[in-house]
Amino acid sequence: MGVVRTPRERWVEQGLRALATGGPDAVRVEALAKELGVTKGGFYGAFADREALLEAMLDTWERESTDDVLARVEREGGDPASRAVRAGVLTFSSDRLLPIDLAVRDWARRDPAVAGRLRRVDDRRMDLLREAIGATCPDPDEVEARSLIAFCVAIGEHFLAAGHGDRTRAQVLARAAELVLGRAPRDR
Amino acid sequence: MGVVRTPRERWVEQGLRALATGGPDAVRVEALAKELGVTKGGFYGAFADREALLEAMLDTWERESTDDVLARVEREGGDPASRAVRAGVLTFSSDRLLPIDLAVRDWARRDPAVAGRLRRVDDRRMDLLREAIGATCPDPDEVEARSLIAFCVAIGEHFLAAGHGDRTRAQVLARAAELVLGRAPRDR
DNA sequence: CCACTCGTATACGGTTCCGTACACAGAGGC
DNA sequence: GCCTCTGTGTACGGAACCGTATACGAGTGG
Repeated sequence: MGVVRTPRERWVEQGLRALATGGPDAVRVEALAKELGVTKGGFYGAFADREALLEAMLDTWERESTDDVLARVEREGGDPASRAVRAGVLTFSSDRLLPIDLAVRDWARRDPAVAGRLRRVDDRRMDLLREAIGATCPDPDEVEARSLIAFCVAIGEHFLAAGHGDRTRAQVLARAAELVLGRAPRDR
Repeated sequence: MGVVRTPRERWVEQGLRALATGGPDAVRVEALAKELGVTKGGFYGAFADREALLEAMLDTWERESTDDVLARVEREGGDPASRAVRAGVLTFSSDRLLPIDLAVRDWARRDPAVAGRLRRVDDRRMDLLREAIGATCPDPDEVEARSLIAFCVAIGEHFLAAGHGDRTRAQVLARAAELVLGRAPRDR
């Protein structure tokens, strides 16, 4: 077979970059081609149409956000709380994954299929949180409530524009983490 | 002067509807005209261009989200906590304002001018939260942290797809509100 | 060295937009 | 009734895209 010059993967990669910075509407075949330094000529050999690219993008996002992250977390081990924090850091402190995640969240509000994928991803993340918080909190209802709060703060923080006077966002977040997760500020 | 047939306001209204359901990219002059049952002929008499419509839309959103809501809240009175809750209900339980708010939040991630407007709006909302939570919590750092958490939950909840097993989202949120705001579940 | 494969460039038809130009019609004011 | 003002319909030029068709060209396997 001939050498693969612009494989599916590169289109997906560039598509995710466009999604992260401009939302789903910014994922345009001709624009991606220009960014990759080629024309759209070869695109339709790798994908049936634009929709197929969006599907493939969501596939890799879903895998990277769940399997890949969880595999790293499990490999590194630790108690439930530090595993959950590690997973959060891996996805929400990633210059790559975070903007994609936020874009997918907004996308999911309009596209039921995307909402279904996001639901699968979020359910696995919530499991981690339940496990972490459940290790120190006996009341299952409170575990669920605290997990929801923690998740909402991790996400909502990026959609909030308010300032905090003299304090930095990071400082306020550190205090918030103490309140939600339990006692001591574990790390970062 | 002649009777106003399709005034600026109607274009703005329809534009906000499009923004709420499809994001800024869905605000298209010709599409709005079709939805209004006219052609775009008269649009460019009321607005210089599409950008001017977007500005006008943000103007009314900002006014409705702050002045209008706060005016109603102040008129109805009550203690700081119930005023904050009332303001939250007025904006985040509104079929009209909520979807626009969420769309603006995602928009703000890409457009600095929109981010500036959102910052002004969110700052005023945070002031309400600080006042409400400060009434029962003495530590200013904790007040700031709890206010941030409350705001993040109010917003983030709508960007979260996870389920809660047997519980409903409303049940978990009720418990979360108790945890964040203090003790008793005040209302709704 | 000759097919054959596979990504590529180029060209084309169709659609959806934006913004402009211009002529038309109907509701006041006089 | 006449004039003007203003929102409207229609038409046009240009741009950005999608998806298809087709020919080129550089590797690869025989």
